[in-house]
Amino acid sequence: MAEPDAKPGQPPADAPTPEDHNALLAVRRAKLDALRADGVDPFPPAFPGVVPTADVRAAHPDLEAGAETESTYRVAGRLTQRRGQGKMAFLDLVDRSGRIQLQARLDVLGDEKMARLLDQLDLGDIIGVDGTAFVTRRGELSLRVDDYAVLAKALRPPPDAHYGLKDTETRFRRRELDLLSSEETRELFVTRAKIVSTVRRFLDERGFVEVETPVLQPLYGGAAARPFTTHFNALDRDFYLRIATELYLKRLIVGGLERVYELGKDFRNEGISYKHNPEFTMVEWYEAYADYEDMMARVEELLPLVAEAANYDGEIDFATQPYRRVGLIDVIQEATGIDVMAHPTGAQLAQAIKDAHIDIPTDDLEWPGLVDDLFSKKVEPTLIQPTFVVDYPKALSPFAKDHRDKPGLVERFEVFANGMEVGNAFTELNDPDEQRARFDAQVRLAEAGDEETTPYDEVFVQALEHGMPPTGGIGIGIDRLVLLMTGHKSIREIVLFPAMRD
RNA sequence: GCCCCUAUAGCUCAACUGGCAGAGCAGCGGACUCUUAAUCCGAAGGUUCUAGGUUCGAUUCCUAGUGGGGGCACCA
Repeated sequence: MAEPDAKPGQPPADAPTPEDHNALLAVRRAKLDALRADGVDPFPPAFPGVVPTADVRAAHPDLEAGAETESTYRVAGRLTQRRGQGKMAFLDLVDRSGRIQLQARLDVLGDEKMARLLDQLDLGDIIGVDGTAFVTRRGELSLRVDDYAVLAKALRPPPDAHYGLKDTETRFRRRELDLLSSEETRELFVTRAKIVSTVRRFLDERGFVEVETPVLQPLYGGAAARPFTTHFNALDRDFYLRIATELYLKRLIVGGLERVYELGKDFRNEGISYKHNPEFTMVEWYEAYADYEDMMARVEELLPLVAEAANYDGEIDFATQPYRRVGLIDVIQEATGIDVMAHPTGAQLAQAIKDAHIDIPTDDLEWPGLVDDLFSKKVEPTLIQPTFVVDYPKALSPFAKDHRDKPGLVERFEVFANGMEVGNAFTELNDPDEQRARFDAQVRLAEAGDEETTPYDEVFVQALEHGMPPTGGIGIGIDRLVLLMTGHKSIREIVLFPAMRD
């Protein structure tokens, strides 16, 4: 892409670029000037009373070919195709609800308006139309243009009407072009919105309070990840963009809100891949007097609703319940033959992995890392149908409560589908002394060189000292959920403007 | 951070072993009052991502850089 050089936030340098001389742009500029010379405002402020083109179709479901009506409609949208007939032309108008064919006739519009429509307007222009519904001889419901208005002149050509925009770089950098040329892309992001609103409605209907906690935090926490750092000038202090909402939300549970959720962006300063965007959307909710079993029940209730909202039609069965539940230790042993609890140190487990001839690197890894690797490389990809993997080793989970029956484990589950983690939940740790000990353990890991520990958060511990009821909590990655429900593989496809190098 | 692939007209893509860079669509001029990837005639349209190098000659080969894609590493 040869774009003019521009510093961020500043207009391009004023030197002419090759693009300035592009004949295609010059032609559109000339048409813009011609419109103005004719007294036509190419960018009028409004066009009231527009109805979706889908309404026109809905009102005339069964007209026969050649049928005429008296019904008039005001529609607006982008011109996408033109099939000229000299004194009569067909044009396609696309709005959010779909496409409708327009018929422009010299005998209806008269010389001036007909000429303006065909000569001064281009594909990509946005127009408003007052038209009369009829059905062509070939049977297509269309609007005969009685009058029209230029609503916005397009000074750059749209992507090819038939081939569309294929170049992935342009599709992601210039998502507006992807959207305007692809109904499929428009539908995808409408589906994403439906998924989000379904999650919100689900929680709202069950008495959860939607809250907003700080994105800019003096101390980050609630997950294992490197944060983005920024500087707060007024306080002359570095702040972090949140990596999770967990700790603030639990303080609200301490405060007595009992059921809270937050749906918003988290930021993790990590690599970009098909399943990771550095800023991503997460919903976390916390529920007093509940535990991780209750969270599983919530997930089993939510996923079918989301699948329905997204019109999911893939291989995964969200309806059949309960979902499979399997212990982390058990599922690793199933897949690899290794009982990780029987090899309680990093060295022992590394030896067991080598003895079993499993091809994952074991150098420089402590026990928790090895367990995580075994699971994520050997087990996770096999979890296609919805599965709760339950009861994690304590060392991997600084905010989860000790398992009521199984020593060394905590009450935690992650829910998987299509080989991908979708959510992570605990019976929340509410014993302040134990929480303090967990933080201390994290600090020791950090001192040993681990860059992704959770920093000690005394304010959070003191909040727990005021008493947090038994609480179940969960975080669900909205982007992962959208991938799952839409059948896409790459997070870049389902995020409007994915992170790109500048 | 490492490895592989990739960048050609507004869009989608060609170009053999190194020999004048092509097509479809869009755009431009023209014909056409029921087309729908409209059709027909005509004329245009290029810093082949950038900077070097090899060569009589580079879109093609080499080196470096930049963007993008994939993989690994990292990571949920």
